[in-house]
Amino acid sequence: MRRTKEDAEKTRQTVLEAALKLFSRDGYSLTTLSRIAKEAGCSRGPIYWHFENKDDLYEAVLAYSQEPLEALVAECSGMRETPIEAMDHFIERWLGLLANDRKYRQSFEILLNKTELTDAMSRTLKRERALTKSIITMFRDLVAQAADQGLISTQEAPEDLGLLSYTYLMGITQTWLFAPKLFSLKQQASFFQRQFWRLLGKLN
Amino acid sequence: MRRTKEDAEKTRQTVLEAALKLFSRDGYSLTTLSRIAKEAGCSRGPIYWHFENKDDLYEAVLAYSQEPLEALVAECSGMRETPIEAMDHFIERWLGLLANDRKYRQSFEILLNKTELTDAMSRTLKRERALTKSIITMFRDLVAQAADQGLISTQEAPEDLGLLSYTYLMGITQTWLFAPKLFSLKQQASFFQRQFWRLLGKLN
DNA sequence: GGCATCTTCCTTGGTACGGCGCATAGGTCT
DNA sequence: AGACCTATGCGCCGTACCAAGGAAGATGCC
Repeated sequence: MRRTKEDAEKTRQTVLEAALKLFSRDGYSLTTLSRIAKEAGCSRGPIYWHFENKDDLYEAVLAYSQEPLEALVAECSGMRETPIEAMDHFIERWLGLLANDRKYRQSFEILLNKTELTDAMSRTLKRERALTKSIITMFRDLVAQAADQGLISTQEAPEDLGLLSYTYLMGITQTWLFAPKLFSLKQQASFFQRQFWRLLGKLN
Repeated sequence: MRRTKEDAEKTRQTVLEAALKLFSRDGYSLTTLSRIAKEAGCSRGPIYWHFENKDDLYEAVLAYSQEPLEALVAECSGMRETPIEAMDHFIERWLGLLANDRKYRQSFEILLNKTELTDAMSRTLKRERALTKSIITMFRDLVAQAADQGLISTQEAPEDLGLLSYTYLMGITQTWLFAPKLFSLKQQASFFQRQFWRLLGKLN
């Protein structure tokens, strides 16, 4: 039997990973705590020790799985060379992570396809909407800078273009996760990136 | 008490409408047959008479709520004046229906935010993916025609641009339904339409 | 350092609850 | 009368959550 703090933390992580796997595959409702426990190789007890209840666990899983995305936003908000490069990096990385990073993909999978966004999910909704806003704001600022520096040609407001950038990415993400066989994300990534710049009117 | 065929059909419709309302508001799992019955002003009996089970009812609700979308696709596939006008009409109508037509909005609401797309939903998934493909195909054909007629300027393949058109619309739809207060769809509709043509490289 | 005590972490039944689906019965139109 | 539609009650099942207990690290005291 385990007792050290490290072991406890390890158990917590195991439960988190197991829950992430099952939530993203089977959805919230169908995933029972028994199944999560079984997948994690423990009983239902530890789950209730580490988390308040099923909702709390779900919230923790989502926060955990979104770490890569939050890191990406922080990275690109903290500026690189030019705003163009920052955005380019963001797009490329977003699509790359989606295709290659399991955790990143699962976080979207859960949120887009495996959750019923009811009032009971208000805590989650609030978090996700805040994240959405932060991404849009990031784009808005980068677009504004790019326009100031004469790197893009457009008459539209940076606010609108920030929103547009986000919807553009989410559309690709949503469509691909909904029907992965519809197209190869890896093959089309550069196409989507190219068209993104067409949308923003990047000058060569 | 009702007995005529019309009355029975009316009951069926009432149940369908009630289920649509509750499914789109509370999600699949939280919505019980009792609640649907209550909303429809009848008991659970009629539901089991008209539908096999809960899944069957769900499927029927989705098919029912997507009638406007399917009509739109049929309308625009059957051509209008020019391919540009056809696509323009499609975009405008998609965004317009989303903002103004309750049934149309609810169908997306259910599918995007209120359903856990698990293996159990395979029937629904199949239907929706077929619908997705039909829309992409429609766009592909219209884009190809427009390119042939020299109405748009692009080096990209019609297949890719068809897919892109779809992801573009879905991104807006998904983002708005996820956070309706993020932006006003009615106000931004013309902006999104304008940018769509920028994406496809429409010539003036 | 060694012992007693506390705290942490986990296991295992048990319970209460609520949903689906069906069976049965009863009404009303043709 | 018979087909069609609707109401109601019950059985079965699965799930979240809780309670009591136990085992071993952590901690305080001498």
